[in-house]
Amino acid sequence: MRRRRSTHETVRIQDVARHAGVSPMTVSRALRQPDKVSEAMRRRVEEAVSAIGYLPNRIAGSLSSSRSNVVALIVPSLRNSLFANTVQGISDVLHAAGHHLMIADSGYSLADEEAAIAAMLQQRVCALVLHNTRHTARATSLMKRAGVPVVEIGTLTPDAFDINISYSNHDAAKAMTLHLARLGYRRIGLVTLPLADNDRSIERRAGYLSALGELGLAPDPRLMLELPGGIGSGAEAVARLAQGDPRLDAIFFAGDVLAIGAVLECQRRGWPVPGRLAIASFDDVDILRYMRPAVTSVRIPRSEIGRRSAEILLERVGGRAAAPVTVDLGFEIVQREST
Amino acid sequence: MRRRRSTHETVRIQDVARHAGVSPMTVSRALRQPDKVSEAMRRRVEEAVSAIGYLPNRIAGSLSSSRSNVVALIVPSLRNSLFANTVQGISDVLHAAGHHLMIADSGYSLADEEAAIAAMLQQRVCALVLHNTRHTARATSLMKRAGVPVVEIGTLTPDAFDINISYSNHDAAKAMTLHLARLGYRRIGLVTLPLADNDRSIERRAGYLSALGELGLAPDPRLMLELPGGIGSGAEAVARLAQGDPRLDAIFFAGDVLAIGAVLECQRRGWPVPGRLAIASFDDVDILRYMRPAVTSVRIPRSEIGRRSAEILLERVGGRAAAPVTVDLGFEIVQREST
DNA sequence: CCGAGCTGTGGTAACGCTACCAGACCTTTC
DNA sequence: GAAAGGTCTGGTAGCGTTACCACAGCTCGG
Repeated sequence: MRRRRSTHETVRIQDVARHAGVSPMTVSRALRQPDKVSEAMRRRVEEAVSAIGYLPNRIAGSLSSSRSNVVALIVPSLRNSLFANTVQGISDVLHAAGHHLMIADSGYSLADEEAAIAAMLQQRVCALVLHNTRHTARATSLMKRAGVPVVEIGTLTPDAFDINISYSNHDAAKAMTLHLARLGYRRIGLVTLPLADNDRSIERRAGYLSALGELGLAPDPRLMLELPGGIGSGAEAVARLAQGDPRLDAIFFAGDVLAIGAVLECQRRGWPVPGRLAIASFDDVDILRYMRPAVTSVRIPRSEIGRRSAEILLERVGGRAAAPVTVDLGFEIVQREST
Repeated sequence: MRRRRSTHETVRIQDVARHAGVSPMTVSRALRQPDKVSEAMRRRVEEAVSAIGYLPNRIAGSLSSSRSNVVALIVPSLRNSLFANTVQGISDVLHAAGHHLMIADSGYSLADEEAAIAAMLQQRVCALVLHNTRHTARATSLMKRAGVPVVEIGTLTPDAFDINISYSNHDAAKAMTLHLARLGYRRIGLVTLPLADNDRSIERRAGYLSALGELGLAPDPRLMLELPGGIGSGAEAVARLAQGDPRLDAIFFAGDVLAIGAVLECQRRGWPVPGRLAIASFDDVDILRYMRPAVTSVRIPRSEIGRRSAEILLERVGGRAAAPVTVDLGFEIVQREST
């Protein structure tokens, strides 16, 4: 039977074979395992390939070999530039190994994450990288059944599904809170992103509370705020927290670019930072170092997380050991002028 | 012949068919064209699917139907958050249509872009989105032969390959330069990202020069700088340009976050902005609006570019008209305190 | 100088799905 | 009441590649 849906006639491996006067099998080998064919053959095939402009069909290859060279990455949002470093790290390593990256976002929703996981598994990706560590039951079951390696990178968790490469959001937030206390601040506010479906935010708040407990300070709801990301939110947080408790002496912004907005808001109000209010941030984005005052922050090895994830995945896909792995890449408190 | 490479036995459409007591063809139809089967059949198949946990294999589907639901996107860098909005825009629209996104970066190199294009075409993506408008000869030939729709989104160009959805970098840079002149500035510096392999930077400089010509101002090499992106570069630019020409009264930063660094550097030096030096930026990132002084900028419809690209691609993939298309989504000068 | 052990090549049968056609069954029409 | 048409289902033959085996030709040791 003949069927032709496209007007473009594709060049198949069969065509290369005919042109070179060999079998398709030999062409396939010459391209994928050059050391398995004679030198002369390799050259002959290469010439035929470029003569007729052959581009191997990886769809067919994947189907036949049951091996894919595509890794799926699912992040809460593509807009967030924090993930950008991780994405670049993953991409760099994958690219060097001849693999590719398929990206989807879950929009900070577990239901959407489940849908994305299902979609990616339908594409038969060879591995999954997830930013979340919480998943719906069906998502977990899907992944289990698919049997592909899964890396979770958003935070360290004791209940990792398979491979877990990250840092502890809990410990990082706790460390920063303790750091602020050590500097003498006592009324420390906390601003997080929305907690719903977001294990990182939840962990960070837990870390903050744990630090307060250790310090013998009572948590105060008036000092804790949950706001969507964005610079505007940072400004808003300053207003609301300061009004809620006039003795407020520091705010720890545990997410996104909130702290930037806060510093700018203080400038606008003429409040000296840290004289009137100390400000600390999470995720050491470039600009914090350049601001005036330069902003204290927790530095997360975003890029390294991406690179290591890809490396470990590639090992797994390559058929190496299949034991669960946890890698703690740590964090670092960067003390600057704002605290 | 039996072959089993994975230890995970996959569930095939055949299994669903057996379980539901129908033919594989009917299962296939029930899943993809529910209106082509009876209501009772649809339900029966759905039950079988969830009973045995069937996840369609899109690899096999694509091979069989010669149709892919994956779109490739190639950007210069994944790190740059400017692209993030575009990526999100594309992703949103594709997702709603059941398509997926494969992403690669060219590292600002035409050679790498060519390699990425080849790799994506091997994956038999159904369409290509490129940020560049310049390509190697082989890249162009590859795309021509592949016959898939291609959208270029980096800038408007008269030599678009196929579909071109963007804004004019030339006109935007020219407009901002004229705007600065209209405000009274006469010694206007220009800072761009490296010009090599970067058509956007080249266009922006051309636009700047064109504006100077129209104004009867002579271009001065001491006023033009080419720097890598980053906040640090912005600070460096202030130092170098001011030293090169003490009469410098404005700088147009035609790329990235350079302007932010410049404003912060002026704060550090105690230079009033715009009193001592006016500063204008390209790409209206959130923070510019919140800075003190708020920074004048060119606003580019990044997200809209992504959305429209995806929409037009989907139309094409769906089999609609195949005429080259150009869409100018324009830009906007946002005047603020810094100029 | 013959069989064992390489190396290099080719033939065949999948991989899991869908396009296409055929045909069973039911409704409509004159 | 039979032909014409519609709706629904199934069988067959690929899609373009690769895994597996077979085997030809050659080298080498006893």
